Order: sequence, then structure tokens, then C-alpha cells
Amino acid sequence: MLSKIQKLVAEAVGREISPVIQVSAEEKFGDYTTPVALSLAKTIKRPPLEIAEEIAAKLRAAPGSNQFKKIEVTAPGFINFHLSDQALESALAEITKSGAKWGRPETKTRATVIIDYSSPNIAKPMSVGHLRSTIIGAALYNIFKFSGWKTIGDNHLGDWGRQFGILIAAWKDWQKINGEKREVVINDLMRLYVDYNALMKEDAKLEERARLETKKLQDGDLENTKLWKRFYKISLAEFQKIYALLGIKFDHSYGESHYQKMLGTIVSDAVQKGVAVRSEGAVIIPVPGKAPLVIQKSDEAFLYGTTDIATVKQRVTRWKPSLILYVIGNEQALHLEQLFYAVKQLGLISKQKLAHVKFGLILGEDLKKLSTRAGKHIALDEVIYEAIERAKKVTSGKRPDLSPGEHDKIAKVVGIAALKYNDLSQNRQSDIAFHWDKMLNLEGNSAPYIMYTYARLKSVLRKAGFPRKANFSLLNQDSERALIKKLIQFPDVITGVLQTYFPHQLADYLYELTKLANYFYQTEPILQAEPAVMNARLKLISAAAQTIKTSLALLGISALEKM
RNA sequence: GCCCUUGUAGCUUAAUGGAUAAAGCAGGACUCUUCUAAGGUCUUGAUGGGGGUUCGAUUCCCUCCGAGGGCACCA
Repeated sequence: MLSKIQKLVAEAVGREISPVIQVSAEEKFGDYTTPVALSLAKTIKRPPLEIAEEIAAKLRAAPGSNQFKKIEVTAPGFINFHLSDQALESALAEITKSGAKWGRPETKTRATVIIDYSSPNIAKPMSVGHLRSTIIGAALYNIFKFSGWKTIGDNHLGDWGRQFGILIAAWKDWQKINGEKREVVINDLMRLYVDYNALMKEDAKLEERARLETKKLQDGDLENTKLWKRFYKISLAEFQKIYALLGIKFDHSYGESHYQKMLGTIVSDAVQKGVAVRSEGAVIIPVPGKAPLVIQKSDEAFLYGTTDIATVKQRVTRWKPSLILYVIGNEQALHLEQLFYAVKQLGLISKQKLAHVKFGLILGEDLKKLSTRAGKHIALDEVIYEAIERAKKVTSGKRPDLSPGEHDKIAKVVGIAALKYNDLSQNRQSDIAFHWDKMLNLEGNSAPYIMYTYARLKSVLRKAGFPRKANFSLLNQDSERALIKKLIQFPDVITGVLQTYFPHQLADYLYELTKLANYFYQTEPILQAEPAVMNARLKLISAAAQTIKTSLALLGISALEKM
């Protein structure tokens, strides 16, 4: 709808502009509004009201204006569009017809996007910090895919590098003392890693050993490779458990190790092209105004910057994307700036857009970073189980007609949904202080609220049977109109997220839609209404339920039919 | 010192430069002889300070104050 109006306005203005169109803040200003006359006033040097009236007159005469019952000008020069009853009715008909496809942007694309998300480090358990990348990335993945993009999700596992040197060194020490008596689990690896890190700070010799083990691994040493594979397997199995719980999937999980064979060439090519230079024994790519990107250490080992360049190279040649999204924390902003600059200089990308979808950290309640190294750590699986437990407490008090098995299932879905929604409903760029109660909120603006609304609507639909043909002109209550108008906005919201990479815009919309659906449910009887009205209302709540379901699915949340 | 992010109600958050700053939680008052009260209605309460640009600033610029993160051989 926004783009339709934008086109109309641009034609009426008769200039090469893309005027700002927005949903009106208040009913008295119509359904959509544009301040285009206000912004034109300066360049044309005429009073904005006069310009607005002139544009409005042209708009009223334009062929596309039959969708509006009124096009009005209000001071100081806004042009407001009031949708006609007929426009609402035909829109609802279209929404009903589109079903699960409702929301797809009108402009089609066949472009490819690669989304790099989750990307945990092997040998460390996943912490709450990884939740954000995983959930935000998955939501963006769903939204792009839904919108017709060829979408590739790649979990860029941190499965190479110095952390393994540290772990291998620590492991060898541990083994000397303890032998191999029992099975190694992920927590053992973490403890080894944390302890060694602490010791390393005081003993430079340990640090040197870790460096040597890293180098040996990179040079293909047999023993270290074997250990690496072993640690890799342990970690991956652990990650899979969490991904299964969260319902997250990837198209690929090429870790950093996958690119190791390319690294030598990357560096020599960079040097040959004159993009990289030697400095203090290392090979660097200078970045204007920033620290340089080191691509080879003075001991000739490679770094994650080198791997990241190789990754871009492979992704571009293999998948020919027009967009690559890096869903990575704000703390990596500098590294990604360096990387984006480097691949451009190297000619690996030209028209392709690379974007850092940054997000704030999850901080401790003391507002300090939760780092594995510092031993401060909140395990992700622990948070997930707690979420389910809390949901269970709420669930068990309701619906005595459902079996304990159903309650368990509901609690699992609701708990995880609440966790995801809490993250996705906030602007990703701000830091989050970790509070159990906030994180696992089950009331108010939360996933359970939305899911509950959906379940109620579905319950009515089940009781009514399949709605037959309906006359939408019978939907003339305020609560009905408001709901239809909100439904119409859905594709515009999706389009917005594709541009901003802010999933919370969708969450926000979903919440507003849900509130309107609830209000309607509360104020107008559906099954008790006279048959013709009932049919129209059934169609309406069917459209609302579908849109809620689609939105939840895009956020990675499954809607329950009963709860 | 430089760079990134950030400061909105008691708390947690929303608002592509637009109209009277929007919600949730917490507090107060109502509401199940209609379809799920995990609901609905009403109510108290906010843009860190100071400048500037603009018809219009929570949004952009400057400055001060506060918070988190990062600044080549970790990832």
C-alpha cells in the first residue's frame, strides 16, 4: 500500500522524487499521510498548504484515487489519505484469498542473500550471547525466504585458531596427570580452556606453548588434528541439541577450518596485488583511518581475518549473492569494517553489498560483559530449560481438560517462544542486561500473549466450521475496520524489515495486530451474531489468525492451535 | 586519545526528521449467565544537561555528563 501511494504522489508531484508516505498516527489524519508538500515548500518557495492543495487536487483526479474516500489536506501541509470502504473490503478479500502467502512484498526478487548467523565457537559451550545471533539471524532468514529471496544460511563455526592451541595444550597437560579414564564432555573442555587462560596470564611459557600447538595444528600435525576432530565432534553434538530445542536449521555449517587450504593463496594474492604489505614481520592490509587487518602473523600462522576473506571469496564465487548479512555482535564492528574494506580492495566484491547486522551484548546484571574467559558464563541450555520450567508453572494452572502430555508440549513451545520473542521484540542494537524475569516474561507484550490470542481465534473457527462466502460490507464496526486496516499494513512491514534488518519492527506490528484482534474478540460476538454477520466476522478472524501465524513463523515461533 | 553502540515513565522497551512521544511490567479502579480472564476497559507517570540546523528534532550537528564494547599478530 505504501508503494502504491508513493507512486500516486510522485506522479501527482511530477518530479523525480520518492516521497515519504507513512501510516497516520491518528484516525483524524486518515490512514496514510505524506508530508511531501512540506518538504517541497523550501525548494519551490511557496506556502506548503498551497502546494498540498494543488497536489491533493491532482491526486483526487488521478485514476488510482478511487481507493480513497477522502484525500484531505491538514495544516501545516500534510496530505491525508482515507481508505474507502470498498478498498477495505477488496483488501480483505485479497488477504483471505492469499492465505499463508499474505504479506509477501509485491515487488518480486530472485536475488540471493547469504546470512551468516549463530557461529558459535567450538570447544566452548553456547552461552546466552549466542542466542541473539542465532535468533535474529534465523528470523531474517525466514523473512528473506518468505519474500522470495534465494536464501542461504551459513553457520560459520569458530572451529579453528588459537583457541584450539590453548585447548590442545591444556588437554595434553591434563592427560599427563589424569590419563583417559572417562568420557570427555563439553564442560570439561570449557574448564580446561578457562583454567589454562587464567594460568597463561601469569606464565608466558604457557602462552608460547599454546601458540606452538596452534601452529602445529595449522601445519597439519597428526596428533593435533586428531584432537581437533575429537573436540569438534563433542561440541557439535552439544550445539545440535540446542538447535533442535530452538528449532533452528542451517543450510550449511562451513566452519573456519573449511577455508584453511585457501589461506596461503589469499595472502600471496593480496601481496601480489599490492593490497597487503609486510610490517613488523606480519602481513597486513592497511585500512585508512583504522587499525590494519592482519592476515598473517610473524610466525606465519593465519588469523580469522584471513579466513573471513577466504569465506567471502568462496561465497561470492559459489552462490553469487547480491547481499551478505553478518549477524554478529557490535563488538566486532571494527573487524568487519576492516574485512569489508579488504575484500573490496582485493576485488573480491564489486556490486555485492555486505552488511554487519550488529547487535548489543547481553550483559550481566552488573552491566559487565559475560565472558567465558573471565569464567562468567550463563549457559544457553540452562536458560532454555528454565524458560520451559517457568512456562510449565503457568500452563499447569490452566486448561484442566488437557492431558499432562499436552501441557508439557505447550510449556516447551511457550517457554522457547517467550525467550525468542523477548529478544526479537527489541531493537537489536542496544545492550541487554540479563534478568531472568525479563528474559522469560510470559505476560503483556510477550509471545504467550500473542499465541493465546491465536489459540482463541482458532477455537472459534473450529467451532464454526469452515466460513462460507461472506459479505464484507457488513464489517462496519470500528474494531472491525481497525483490524482490517492493520492487516493491510502487513506487506509494508515485511518490506521494511528487508531494508533495515530490524526484526523487532515485525514483532511490534504483530503485537499491535494482536491487540486489535483481542479487542475485536472482546467487543463483538462472533458465533452469536446473525448468520451473515457471523460469516463475515469468521472470515475476518481467519485472516487475522493467519497473519498472526505467519508473523510468528517468520520470527521462528510456532503458533499452537490450543493452549 | 580514536572508533562503534547506547541514555525516553519507578523498571523493561517503541517511535524511515512529522501532527497531542506509544506500550508492557509494577501501582490504583472496574470486567467472566459470548465464543479460552494467559483476556478486555479506565487510571497515575518520561525524551540526561546545554547550544545549533529546520516550518517541524526522541531522531541530524556541536558540546558536556553517564553506560557498554573495541582499537594489528585471540576469535
